[in-house]
Amino acid sequence: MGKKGDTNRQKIVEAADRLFYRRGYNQTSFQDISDETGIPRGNFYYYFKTKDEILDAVIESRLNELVSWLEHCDTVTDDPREKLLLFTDILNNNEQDILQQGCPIGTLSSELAKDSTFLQEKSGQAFILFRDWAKAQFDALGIADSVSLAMDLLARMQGVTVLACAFKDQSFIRRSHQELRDWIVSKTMTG
Amino acid sequence: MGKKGDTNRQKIVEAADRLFYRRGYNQTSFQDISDETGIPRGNFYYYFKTKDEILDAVIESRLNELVSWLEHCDTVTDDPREKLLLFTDILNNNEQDILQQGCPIGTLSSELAKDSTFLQEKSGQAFILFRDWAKAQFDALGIADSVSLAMDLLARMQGVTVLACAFKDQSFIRRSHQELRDWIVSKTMTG
DNA sequence: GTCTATATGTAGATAGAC
DNA sequence: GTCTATCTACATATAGAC
Repeated sequence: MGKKGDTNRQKIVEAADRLFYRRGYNQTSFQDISDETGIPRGNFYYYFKTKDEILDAVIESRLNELVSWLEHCDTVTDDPREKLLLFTDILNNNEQDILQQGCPIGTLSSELAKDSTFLQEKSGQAFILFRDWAKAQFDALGIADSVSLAMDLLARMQGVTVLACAFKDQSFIRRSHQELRDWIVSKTMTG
Repeated sequence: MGKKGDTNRQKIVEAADRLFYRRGYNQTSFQDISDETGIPRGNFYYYFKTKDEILDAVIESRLNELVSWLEHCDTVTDDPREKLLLFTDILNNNEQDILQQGCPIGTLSSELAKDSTFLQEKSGQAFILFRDWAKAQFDALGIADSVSLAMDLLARMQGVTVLACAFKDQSFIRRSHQELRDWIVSKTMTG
């Protein structure tokens, strides 16, 4: 693949990523992506055979970003508890996006649950990455039921985003963020 | 309105209700509703001017059902704690639907967050009804921070449905159901 | 009130010139 | 590799016969 080709492909994926989050997958048309990138619709088919393939590339890209983020967390601190707290900070760091569109992983998964089974499973990989990473932190602290705790943490985060977005309630995000931090501290108390 | 007219209108709303839940609002076509009801597409416009009006009627219908359900709960028991526990039982009573499509309120709200602002707000009325009802139960028990507790309860329920649906994990629903019951009992302990 | 035929727009996808 | 023109299918919506 040449450099220019990669750039155009990248531009399509990046625009699609944003649009799929803001408007949903089904509600985003090729025209929308074309308008955003300036690349004509017909050109998309040089890189992707179908719209699903664009989504596939978007999911792949999100998974890569997620892996990078998790790796980054591992360099910031060695304390597993601190790592878990960093995870909850996602709520604060993405407050506006969450209020307007919800969680990119959760909303995509919910949307795909209604039509595609294969791509829903693939988008769910992001949840699996988060869960296993969180589980690893609980394990590192020698805490029992680490998988359950990891699932509970993910579920709480999801619940907060869904409600915050439905109510457009910023203060609910902030309060919940603090409560999740307290919850993590209480669960990781070793003594 | 004549009887026959009401019946057809009702049939449209009921079919749309089911289809909007199973396939999403945007992914459901007039043809789908026509196939399900046997009523020709063109007839829809006798009752509804636009597709949005059908959605509006569906939301209205869901709100009415919800009010009936809340009123029903109030007749089952006088104990506010028991009422809150009945609320969590929704998870058990709708296990299969939740695993496959998630929460009808939550997924619709998330979907509408991406295109309609007005109808999202309207669909959010269901959350408000649940919240205020739950708040009333905490109030009746003389518990402080009743609004926050009600929001937390709703958020937890949502989080469980999103994760359970993403992972297709039945046991997670059941475990979470029990944990939510324990949480309610602990929060409503008076003494 | 009901239903058919059709208008009108736009979706995803293709063919082929450059 | 890039872009234009176009195809086919299907969406919502309308007009008007019955």
